[in-house]
Amino acid sequence: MQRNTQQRRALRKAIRLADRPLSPQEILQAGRDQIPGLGIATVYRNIRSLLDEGWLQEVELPGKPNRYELAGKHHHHHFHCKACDRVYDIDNCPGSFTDLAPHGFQLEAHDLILYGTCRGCVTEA
Amino acid sequence: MQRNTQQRRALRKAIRLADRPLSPQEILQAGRDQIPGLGIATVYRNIRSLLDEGWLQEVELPGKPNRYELAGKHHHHHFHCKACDRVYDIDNCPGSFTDLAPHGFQLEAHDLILYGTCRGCVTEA
DNA sequence: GTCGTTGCAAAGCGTTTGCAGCCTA
DNA sequence: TAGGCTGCAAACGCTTTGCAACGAC
Repeated sequence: MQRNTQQRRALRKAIRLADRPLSPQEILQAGRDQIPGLGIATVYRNIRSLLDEGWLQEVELPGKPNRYELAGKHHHHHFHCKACDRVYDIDNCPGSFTDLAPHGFQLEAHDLILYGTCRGCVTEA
Repeated sequence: MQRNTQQRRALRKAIRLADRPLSPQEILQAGRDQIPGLGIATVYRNIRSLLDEGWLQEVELPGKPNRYELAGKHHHHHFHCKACDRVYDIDNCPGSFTDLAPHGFQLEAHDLILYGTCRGCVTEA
């Protein structure tokens, strides 16, 4: 029996209002705007339960803490800014990569990550 | 001035003989076959120096420990078999993804990972 | 002999877990 | 009131770093 605590409400709101995938630390900071005493453990516990619930989606980046965004989005990929470490959604996907897989290999999924500098950091430089 | 220690020689040999990218722990185990007292810190320190040296290349997999393989290969990507957890090289790259980046974003690099089942695991099933 | 390198142990860092008290239903 | 949930702090697993001893040159 799951309870609708103010912490969970605050975290849901923070993620819903974000325009990009957030890291646990970013979620913590956003949550603390509403609940100053919010603990990091609560963030992690809620991330897990929201994932199990299917409300949240994991964005895995090599060598970086995971990011999380609302589930149910259209198939898309991500842009990782090396300067500010933020992650942005990329709307379209170049398509299928079935012909890339070696002969006899069964392709089930793919992941594409772009690296560079986001607009904000480009103009700052 | 870099020294050619038996540890470094053993690690180089282990990586050179491997037919796939190795994790630090795998490198440690392989190295201990030759030098039983080998420490994990030495493995990490040598991984770093071999990377700086350009002899070693990092293979980053989301949600997995990094792996390392001999550098100098042509630009390529990887196929990760979900069944046996092995990683395979993919020879060709679909090309540039510059048009995918949002307007104003500066694209510098990309990473493409294919997931599925390798030939060996397909025939086994 | 120098000083780069090593092994050990401790420290970081992000994440998870144990626990006593809190608060939602 | 019951028991899921919270904050704190300690525990984790992996990687990095401090340090005294070692060994390549």
